[in-house]
Amino acid sequence: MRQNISVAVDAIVFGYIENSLQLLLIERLTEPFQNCWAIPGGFVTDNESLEDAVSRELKEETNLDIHYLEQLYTYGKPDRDPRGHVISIAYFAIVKPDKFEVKADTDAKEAKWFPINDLPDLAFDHAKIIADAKERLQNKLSYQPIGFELLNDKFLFSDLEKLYTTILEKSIDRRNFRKKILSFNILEELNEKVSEGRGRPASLFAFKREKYFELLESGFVFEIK
Amino acid sequence: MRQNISVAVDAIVFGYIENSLQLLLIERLTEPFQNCWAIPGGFVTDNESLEDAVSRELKEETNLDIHYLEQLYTYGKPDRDPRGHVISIAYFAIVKPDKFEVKADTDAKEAKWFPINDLPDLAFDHAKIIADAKERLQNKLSYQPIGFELLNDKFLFSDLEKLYTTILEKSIDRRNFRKKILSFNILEELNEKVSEGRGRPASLFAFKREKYFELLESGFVFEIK
DNA sequence: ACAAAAGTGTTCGGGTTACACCCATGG
DNA sequence: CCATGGGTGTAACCCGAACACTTTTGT
Repeated sequence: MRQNISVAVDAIVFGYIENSLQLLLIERLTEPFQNCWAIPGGFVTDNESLEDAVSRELKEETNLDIHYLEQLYTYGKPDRDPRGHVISIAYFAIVKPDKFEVKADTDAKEAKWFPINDLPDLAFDHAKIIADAKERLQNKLSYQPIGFELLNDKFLFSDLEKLYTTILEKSIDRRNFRKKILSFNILEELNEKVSEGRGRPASLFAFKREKYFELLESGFVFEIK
Repeated sequence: MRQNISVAVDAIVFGYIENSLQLLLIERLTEPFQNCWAIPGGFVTDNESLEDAVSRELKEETNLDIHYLEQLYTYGKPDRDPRGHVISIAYFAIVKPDKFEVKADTDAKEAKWFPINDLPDLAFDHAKIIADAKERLQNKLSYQPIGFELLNDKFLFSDLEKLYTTILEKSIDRRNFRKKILSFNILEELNEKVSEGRGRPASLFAFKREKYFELLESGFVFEIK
């Protein structure tokens, strides 16, 4: 068996900052698609697991701390890469706002955050991959407490609310939303208030991850319509 | 870039017959795992898309007509295949009962249906892959009209009901289930009755696929709790 | 005192759930 | 006439949706 197929991984890295969903892209230094923006990724090394390959590439290219990672989809059309038959396993990743700085990268490519609704032209089939990832994120918000991964450990209820309205691109009722989320009993209200310039100071909340997993065991279903 | 990684596809093929969920397996003739049962699959050919590879392998090994196919997950642990680093893109497939006969296969391996709850020992990490596929099927039943893909084009309401109870492994209320499904308006009641030995004859139904897609466009959501 | 954001309770309606009897046929 | 599976309606309850005013702070 001698295949002429290469295996790559790519990561769609989401971040949420200043009430805006951002995507991490790198600028390509070499052909093909030189000077084009692309999602970070690279070839898998022999005897390396796919997850390890993603982590390694992200480390090399962006030096970011990833807080959430899951497999998205595998793209394998033979013509998706002009260099030959390259299949790519795409991963869906999230970075917390307080780890946002893109540090010096050893591969010397430029890495930069872009608002999801204002992306540059993209290399390969990356526009399609990003569209798939965005859809996945929107779906996951409804049936998995993944919004908390996009926020810092301590957050305001209004942050969570804005996150949902921003990413789902629709308005929600503040009272019903708060009631629903609080009824799940997966948030802890901290004894800390934050005053954001003007307006009444607000409570900080934290996601009780262990409590969530405990509830999952007993049949709990997270769902926000 | 010279990788020593091979790319394979595997298909988890589900069928539903005699009120039982079945899985198609093939017997391996060669090492590794000689004489073990495994899910059908094989290596991807250069310049062949992943879907084409699945179709080709299924044709070669089982000669079955596939009615539904979607990508499941990609398995890439370096030690999952004793021959070396093989990543496998697993697909989730469904065969209709009236296409059930496993015809003569050109690869001369034996292909056979097994009840999902009575599987033989399996090669590689196939037990895990099958578990993932079963979970996917169970989830999909709730939010996608995929049960109809497992039945013949004409089916009894009781068939559909038994399918749900069998696969979800829980009982459902017959009246509420019927009301719910009929309210979707995606079934056509045919003017044909079937008498199954004893008991009152029952109506045949058909899934109105076009109507379903039409409804989808206008925001319809299929959901069975 | 006014602007800005946080926090909170009630009502209404629709959908889900629970539940039991009659019907049509074959043996 | 009896066994078997098919077919049907209603009432209670719960949850989601709609909706507006008060509180606390900074300026």
